[in-house]
Amino acid sequence: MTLDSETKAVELPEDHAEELRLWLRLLTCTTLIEGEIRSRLRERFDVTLPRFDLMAQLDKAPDGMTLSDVSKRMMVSNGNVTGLVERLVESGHLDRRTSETDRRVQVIRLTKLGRAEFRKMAAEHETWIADIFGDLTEKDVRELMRLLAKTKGSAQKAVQRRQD
Amino acid sequence: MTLDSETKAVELPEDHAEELRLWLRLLTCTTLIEGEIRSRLRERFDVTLPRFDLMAQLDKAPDGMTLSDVSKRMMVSNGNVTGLVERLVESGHLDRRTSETDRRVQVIRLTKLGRAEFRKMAAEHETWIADIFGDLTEKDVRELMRLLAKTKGSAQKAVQRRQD
DNA sequence: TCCAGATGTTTTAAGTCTAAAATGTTTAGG
DNA sequence: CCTAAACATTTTAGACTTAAAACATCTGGA
Repeated sequence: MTLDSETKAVELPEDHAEELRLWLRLLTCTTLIEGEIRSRLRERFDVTLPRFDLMAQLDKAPDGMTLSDVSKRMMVSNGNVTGLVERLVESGHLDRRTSETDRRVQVIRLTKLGRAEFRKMAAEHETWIADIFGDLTEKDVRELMRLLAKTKGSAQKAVQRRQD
Repeated sequence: MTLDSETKAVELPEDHAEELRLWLRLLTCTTLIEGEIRSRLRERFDVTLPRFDLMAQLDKAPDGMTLSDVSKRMMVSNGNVTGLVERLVESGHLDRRTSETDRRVQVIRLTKLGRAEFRKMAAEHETWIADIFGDLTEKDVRELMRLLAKTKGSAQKAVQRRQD
């Protein structure tokens, strides 16, 4: 028996259990790894994950970034960045100054201390990641990269659709 | 030129850039999707993601769960669960009682109201997930499930190794 | 029986996070 | 030039989160 077009048009209670399971597994993986990285950063360097992430963004931008840039890159709210930056300026890891061409804009960058400390943490961090993903073959990694790229694209389109 | 065993024993600065990129992509995907779900839950049902997640755990356990169980399943700290449960009991979605056989233990379960509201949210939630993962073929989903299972196993072993 | 350790939960202190409102600054159109 | 809209950031209020300490209860030997 086949479905005619009218039947198709009705919103059938389709089964999306597989996608749901996929989402839960994706979330579990990320939570597990994120927790492990968080633990190791705390244990080894007494630093929090958000601070490490912020410093990682700045390490890639020698000329500094605006708070908005950081906010977009890290996918967190503006207000969140304000507080995070404040604490890292306080501890001497970041330098913050008002842009000379636009007084609304704050430009932040790593201080010498901040960069030195980040580089040390980043080197070790990379070995942790290698350890955590150690069972995956090169092919697994390539395949995951491809499928996650596709997932990201699909999710971005869904976000876009909702915002219209 | 080949490396002799002594050279191999030294910790060569191996390149794990691919694994690092994989981790960042995994994190981006999860953050993106999590943010979208969070937005929709707030917009549509005025509920937070942690509350929804907690209710999802309880929906699967008609006889209730202990706080420890919930904490392990959700992979969050004990103290976190205490506060989350408190607010959901307050709003009438959860029922909390001390175990009759072990007075240390708190057993929580969904109230009638909690279950009804959760079921409504869950039905819609499933369609959001289907939308978000909409570009993936059945094969993509299967393949991602397989690779993420492998990733989870690899990460769990790394966690285990560190805790020894 | 007693009590030392194990287990389950709560509390505490500090940090992270969001959405929304408020503040300050720039830009473009009239 | 003026001013409304756009933009960048900060502030606010409340929720979530963790690690560690404190508290309560249970359990298994001596």
